[in-house]
Amino acid sequence: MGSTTGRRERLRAETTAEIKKVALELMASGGPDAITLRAIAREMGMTANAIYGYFATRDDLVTTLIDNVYTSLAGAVQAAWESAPALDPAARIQAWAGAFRNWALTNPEGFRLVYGDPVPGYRPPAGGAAPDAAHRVCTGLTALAAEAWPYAEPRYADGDFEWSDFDPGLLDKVRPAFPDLPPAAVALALRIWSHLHGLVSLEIYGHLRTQTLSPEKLFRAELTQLIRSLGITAQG
Amino acid sequence: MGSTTGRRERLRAETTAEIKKVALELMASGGPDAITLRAIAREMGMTANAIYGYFATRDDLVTTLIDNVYTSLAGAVQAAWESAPALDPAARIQAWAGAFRNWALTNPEGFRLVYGDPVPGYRPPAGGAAPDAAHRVCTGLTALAAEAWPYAEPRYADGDFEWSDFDPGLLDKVRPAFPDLPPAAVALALRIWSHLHGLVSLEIYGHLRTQTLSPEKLFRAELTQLIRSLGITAQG
DNA sequence: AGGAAAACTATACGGCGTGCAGTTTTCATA
DNA sequence: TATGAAAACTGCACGCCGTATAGTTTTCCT
Repeated sequence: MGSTTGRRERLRAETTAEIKKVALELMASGGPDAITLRAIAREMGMTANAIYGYFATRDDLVTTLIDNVYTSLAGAVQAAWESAPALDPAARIQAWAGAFRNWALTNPEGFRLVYGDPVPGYRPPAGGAAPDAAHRVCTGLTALAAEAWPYAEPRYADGDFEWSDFDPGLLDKVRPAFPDLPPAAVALALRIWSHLHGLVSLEIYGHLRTQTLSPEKLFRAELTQLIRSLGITAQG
Repeated sequence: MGSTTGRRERLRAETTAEIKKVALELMASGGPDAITLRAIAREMGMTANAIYGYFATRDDLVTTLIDNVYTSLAGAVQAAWESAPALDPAARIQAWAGAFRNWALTNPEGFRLVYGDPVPGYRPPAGGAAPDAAHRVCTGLTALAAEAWPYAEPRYADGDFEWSDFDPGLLDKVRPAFPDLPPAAVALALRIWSHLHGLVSLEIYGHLRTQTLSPEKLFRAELTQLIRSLGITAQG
């Protein structure tokens, strides 16, 4: 009885998963714009309208994809961070940042989906997994900042940041994990993030191509300088 | 005779200008996705196909708009730079960066058009005014870096950058203007740009909203830290 | 005045998201 | 096990889009 009840649900879950899988494949081969309900349905041998049984609207589907992709990014950088030696801030930063750039280069469409203007007219909803993943990313960076803070504090302790300057949802994740960290360190983490994001974003969108022929060298220089600017002297 | 010859050309130029104007208005009110030939034609009381007499394709029109908008951005930051005191690197940087962020906040759709993925399926062409404007932006930043270089050199002179690491078209503009500048300074300028771009891009696309409630404070902190990291001690 | 060229319209095709009505399949219950 | 509701799905339609082709009107040079 319970098994027959579960059958429809199982089929439903499988179909949902297939829709998402096909959508990601379409995105990988044709960019975010290739995510169309009709193309997905064509690929699956269905009618476009059948998808409305699983996602209320195309933007709903895109939101789900963003959530998935963003979560995968957050997992990738977190895994890189964890696999680096714990007491070596420079190595941690390099691992984290390298994983971020590698993920973006491996998955440029995913990067565009998450950080760009993924689909015509799409506007991100308020809640969902994406802000969560963003918080995970930022929390990971805060971990980097926390490990570097003993070195960096004298240089960054100024700046009149207060807890009220940050999103409460982010602080809920950050403050329990790093109780001793001041607001300035969270600001530092955000700024480190923006540095990495800026460079990778320019590279992914091709705006660096008209300037430099070796974005990787630029990225490495950025990391070197970042680590030095944090006052980290140990070798990673 | 010459005047009658010029008449059609004048009308043509006016129509071309109106198409661009209407397109920019549509973009300002409805985002880059609102730039559709049919909407423009509707607004102008024409048929959509009439536009094909002025632009070979929709992407051609978008390219022209990007060129215009990018050029306006380049002009805005350059004007800000020029209006700041010449011997005060900190003030110059603050003026330039502030103008960049202000332009982006005032004209977010333009920012998306220039730095994002402006229109479904659009791929930027190789040449045109956009790379020129990008070079102007980078040259402006190189001017900042050049003014700061006397302070910054000891910290940034390392990094094994060579002239071959950069785009020749960019160097053609940069090297004549700053003959004594080493490649490391150009790399520094690019990195400064990526910092500013990263922060502003996150803010424009709303990815900062899930983290901080005061992006401006973050931006100011970034500038303060940037100026300090360049070794500039004078007050601007 | 006449003819070429330019500007523009009309029509059509295929693609898109999506609403609505109808049909088939699935499954709990009487 | 027959039945009726709910779920899954199809078909059709509408209005949007870019754009190709063909035909029409306007403009200008000779």
